[in-house]
Amino acid sequence: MSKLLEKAEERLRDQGGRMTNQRRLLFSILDTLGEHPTAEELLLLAHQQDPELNLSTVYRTLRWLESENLVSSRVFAEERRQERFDPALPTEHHHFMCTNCKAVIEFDSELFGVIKDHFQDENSAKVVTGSIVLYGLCSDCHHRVIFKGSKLKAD
Amino acid sequence: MSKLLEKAEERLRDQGGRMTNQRRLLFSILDTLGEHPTAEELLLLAHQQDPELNLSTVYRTLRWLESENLVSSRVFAEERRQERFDPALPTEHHHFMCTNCKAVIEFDSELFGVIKDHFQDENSAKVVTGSIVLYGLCSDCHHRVIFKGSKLKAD
DNA sequence: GTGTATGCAAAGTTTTTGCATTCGA
DNA sequence: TCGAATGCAAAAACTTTGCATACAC
Repeated sequence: MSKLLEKAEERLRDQGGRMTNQRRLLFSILDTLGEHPTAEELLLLAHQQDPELNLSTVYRTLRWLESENLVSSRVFAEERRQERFDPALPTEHHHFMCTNCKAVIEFDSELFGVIKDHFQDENSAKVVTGSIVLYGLCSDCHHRVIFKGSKLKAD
Repeated sequence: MSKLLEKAEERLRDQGGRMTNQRRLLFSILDTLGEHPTAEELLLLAHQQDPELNLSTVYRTLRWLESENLVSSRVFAEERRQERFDPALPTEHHHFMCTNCKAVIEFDSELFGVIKDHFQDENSAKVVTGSIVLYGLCSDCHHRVIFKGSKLKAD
């Protein structure tokens, strides 16, 4: 546990950066949160412990983590086009987002490598990275729809 | 050819909408352009023929096309997080973006269906849509790097 | 003590909206 | 004619930045 906090601490030490209370708080939230928060959502969570913490600190911290490859960001197909930050240490993985409740589920795929290789071969290109995004209804929302019968929309 | 222009014309007729010069121009650019322009890029192209055309008209037209499922939008991992609009009629397809020259290449994958099914089964979820995005160097940029020997960055 | 990080406010970017005017059917 | 679409300007939504202050080392 506390992988990100530890890693970040180490990186800070190496670069002569400083471990502030704000950073420690943000790191630990990201560490234990099994989600993909927007900057705003992260601020909200942080405010439970430090109501003074500022949005720009959140962004600066996230950008630093990004530059250290400890966090990555992506924009899902949501109404609000905010970046969502993924604290999973950079192992290759993919995402499913429930279009109803916005939950994000991560998953792995052995076939992804095959797809990359295939594209490379066909296009004599060099694929470096990439990922899959799926949209649909998560288990909960899907079953809620079924039980409600003919309703088109889960709630 | 002119698939999008025709389709859009039909939809407009059905809804009592109007085929203006601005719309005709934008439709035909999207129709023949084999790319994924941002709203701004589309405006620039349109300005070659109608310098009066306004950015809000571009957005309004793109949003209408989106609502008609004649265009879709996505945000790639670029410095500027602008939406890019994909005029491909809604057949399932995927994207590769060259991180050097920003070219977008579309591709199909038979394995994608397998991945979706697999995710559905494992999570008892309902997958509705989704896609793959790959990043790397396109053929041209890749080979330019090779020929330049040890240089890390293609230009 | 010194220089890094923070908070705040202002600015930057991208997209949307209100409204008077224009224009297609 | 008359209602839908446009242009313009202003606002909204999201993110970044400058600067004075605070604080970690």
